[in-house]
Amino acid sequence: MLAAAIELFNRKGYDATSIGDIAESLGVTKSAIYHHVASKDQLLAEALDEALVGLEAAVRAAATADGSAHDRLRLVVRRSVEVLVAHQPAVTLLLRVHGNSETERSALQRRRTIDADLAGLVRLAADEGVLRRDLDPDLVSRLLFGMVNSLVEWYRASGPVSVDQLADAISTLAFEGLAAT
Amino acid sequence: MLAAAIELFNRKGYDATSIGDIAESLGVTKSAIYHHVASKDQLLAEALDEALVGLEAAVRAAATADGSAHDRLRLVVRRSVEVLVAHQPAVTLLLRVHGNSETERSALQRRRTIDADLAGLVRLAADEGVLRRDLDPDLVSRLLFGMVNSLVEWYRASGPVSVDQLADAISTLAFEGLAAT
DNA sequence: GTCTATAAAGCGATAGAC
DNA sequence: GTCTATCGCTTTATAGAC
Repeated sequence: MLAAAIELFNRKGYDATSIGDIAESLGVTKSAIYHHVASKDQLLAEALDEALVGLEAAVRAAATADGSAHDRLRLVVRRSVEVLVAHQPAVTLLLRVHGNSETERSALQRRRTIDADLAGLVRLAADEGVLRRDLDPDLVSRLLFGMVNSLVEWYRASGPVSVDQLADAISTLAFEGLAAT
Repeated sequence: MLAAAIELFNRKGYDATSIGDIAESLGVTKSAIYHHVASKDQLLAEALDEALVGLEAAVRAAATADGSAHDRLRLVVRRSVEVLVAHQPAVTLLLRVHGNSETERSALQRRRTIDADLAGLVRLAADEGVLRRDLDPDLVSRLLFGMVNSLVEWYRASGPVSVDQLADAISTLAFEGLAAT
């Protein structure tokens, strides 16, 4: 039921999706839905939590890993791509949330903490001297994870590009650049 | 009135924004809105058209410019950033549209044409041999313009980063990469 | 656990006065 | 060009039967 709700929230938007739509997609009536969840908002909250738990784990794994900040930055990019693909519907929903309710604001707050941790890791890698010095770390963090997050809008796990190939391409583009060597 | 509508559509979402919300933000009643536009959908259509006209012009300028495909690719990245900032509210709305009505599907079709033109330009630059050969041009196009488009979620023209600095940072990151030389 | 029926509220849009 | 008032419809959510 949660999967059906997330799919509809992503396809039509949260507000444009009615409980009746979710019920219809499952072949039941609205009342059957309300037997399992207290409100439409609770369905959103559970979906956002799934995405946040995954992303928080990816950042924590990179923060506690051995190696240089540079290595850990490359690791968190890869782990983020993996979480994004493994929980694509939930993460897509999270990235489209804009603080329109208490549930959404709470999710946004957790997301801001993740973003701050990511920016901190970029700053550490820059301090190691392994990243070019003419780019502001905070700006780099926004662009880098903006690129990663944009995956949700087009990537399909069933398509021709594997998750590994995808993570490799993003790492190559971001760290080595497009220019031929 | 269009500006007020776009601002609310972006902040609360199109479906969560009522004509009453727009009227209230302008200090008038719903009926006053309907004197100027036939429907809520028409407000959306006008906003999406503003964004599409700007982006189409950016792509056309790069397509008809002199120079190598590589130079024209760098130009279209810059022009896209400029349009995105100059028409940020309208472009933000465009990037959040998902084909939920005939108006949205029509806008998505125009956007797909723009994306195809951008991918074609990346392919031309790759054929020139100036881009590395181990990355698929279509994948590069999605990642590159995914990064550019992600600007709408955080960039503020009133902030510390100028449009020129922003376009420079994106070009540097994308073409030369993050790694120190 | 699912159903029918319905309450209570909000929505887009229109009619008609000023 | 803006107002009040209202129509017709959809929405979230609940009550109570099976």
